[in-house]
Amino acid sequence: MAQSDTVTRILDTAEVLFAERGFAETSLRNITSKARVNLAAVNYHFGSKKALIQAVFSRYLDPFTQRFHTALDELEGQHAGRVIPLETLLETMATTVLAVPAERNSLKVFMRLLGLAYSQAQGHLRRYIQQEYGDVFTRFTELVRKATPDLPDAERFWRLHFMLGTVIFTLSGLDALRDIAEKDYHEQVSVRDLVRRLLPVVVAAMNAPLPMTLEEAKPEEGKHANAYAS
Amino acid sequence: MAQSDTVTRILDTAEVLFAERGFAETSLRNITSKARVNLAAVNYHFGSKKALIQAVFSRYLDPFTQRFHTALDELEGQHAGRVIPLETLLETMATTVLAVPAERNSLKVFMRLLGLAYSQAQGHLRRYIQQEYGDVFTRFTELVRKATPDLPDAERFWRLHFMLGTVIFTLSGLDALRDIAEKDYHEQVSVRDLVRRLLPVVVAAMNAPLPMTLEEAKPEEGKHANAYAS
DNA sequence: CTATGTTTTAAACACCTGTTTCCATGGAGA
DNA sequence: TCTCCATGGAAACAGGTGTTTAAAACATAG
Repeated sequence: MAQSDTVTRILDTAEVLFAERGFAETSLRNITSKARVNLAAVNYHFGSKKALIQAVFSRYLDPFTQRFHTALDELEGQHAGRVIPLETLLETMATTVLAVPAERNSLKVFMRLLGLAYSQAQGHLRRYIQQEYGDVFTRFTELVRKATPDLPDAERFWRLHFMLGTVIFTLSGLDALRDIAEKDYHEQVSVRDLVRRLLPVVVAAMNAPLPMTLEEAKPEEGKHANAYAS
Repeated sequence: MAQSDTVTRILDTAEVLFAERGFAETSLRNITSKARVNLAAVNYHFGSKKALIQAVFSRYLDPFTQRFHTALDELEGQHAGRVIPLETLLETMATTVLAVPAERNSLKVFMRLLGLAYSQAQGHLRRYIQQEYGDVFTRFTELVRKATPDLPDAERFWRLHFMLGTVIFTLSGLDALRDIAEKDYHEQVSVRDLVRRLLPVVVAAMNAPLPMTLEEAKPEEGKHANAYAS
């Protein structure tokens, strides 16, 4: 047992606490006391708090990127050079995302962490992710590019991040939203249910007509007439 | 000068620093030293750091709700009972949102706080906002309901929050996204620019086709069935 | 069993946090 | 002029932070 359960106990506890309260608001003493582990264990096994945060991320992203790569392999094999439809791409991604956390409540945690990584201003975490796991994302966006040939590159970039925001916000704030939804509509929603609802919305958002250019916007409020549609 | 400029200097500085680094990462000493104000001034004028955060929040939200109400008044006057198109509603909201911060970067702060309010697990911040400023939101969603009569209530609820996620994520993580965008596309984007890009996407997302019901989805993916449909 | 390297432990480190205290200041009202 | 009272300011407070130290406990190989 070289990799004693101390390490995994720290990771398990840290990921829950980080997601609940954020990185800065979670102290090492919070983590180690809840994990029933000595305080120094974090610095001994991980080196620093920053490294611990990255380790928590890796534990999610490593399996995810692996699965996602093979899923894309399969997809490319099936379509043999032909363009893969956007909806298929998104569906594959959703399936892969859902496949990783499996039994734990970790999807929420992961999304929360991802959201935190993006809103961290100095962004060392974001850069780490981009640098470490940028390949799958690049591969995916390249496929999306082929699936949406009429979209300018910059526009596609922003729309992909709009949708990233949708997913991260929805899944990371799931409890809060579920609270409101159940109170107002007496409806119980599962994560799978939400993903089912998300898919057509995201597809439609990606295929939305292009925005007015600034020149077009000038002459009063002409309807947004632009010749791109699904 | 009962309300000396000490108060506004603190608010101005706090709002900038909060936006740059987040709330937990910004200390009172950061704020007071940059504002050239005594450390104790924050606790003297606001009572606590938490109260300062709420004050920053109110300074944005109070004028916003006020303007938004009058903007909706105008809109309802113009349309005299007829249904207001969804795009017009969203455009009005966007305009109002952009009108408040004017030159300051307080929009980012506001969005970040809003995101925090939703992602806070226990959600007392969310309830505070909903309780304090829920009226405008209720009024707005009612108008959206009239503008999208074919959408089931629950579906509209979720889609509105999907779009809330898009906006919050994009605008609160603006710096991070701008970083990536400028590096990859050498394109400099302003907030106005982003909103222009957001509008057609949000409209399309709201008008997306309804998702498959679980029965329709079954043939292929009949596992983990969860017995709730729209 | 001894020696070796790894892991755990408690304590201390130096620093930063939000908040409070106590006193000085300065202007308004009587 | 004297009092009053809201503000400004320096210092201290109690407690929390990540990290490091050095000794102890443990496991494993010779």
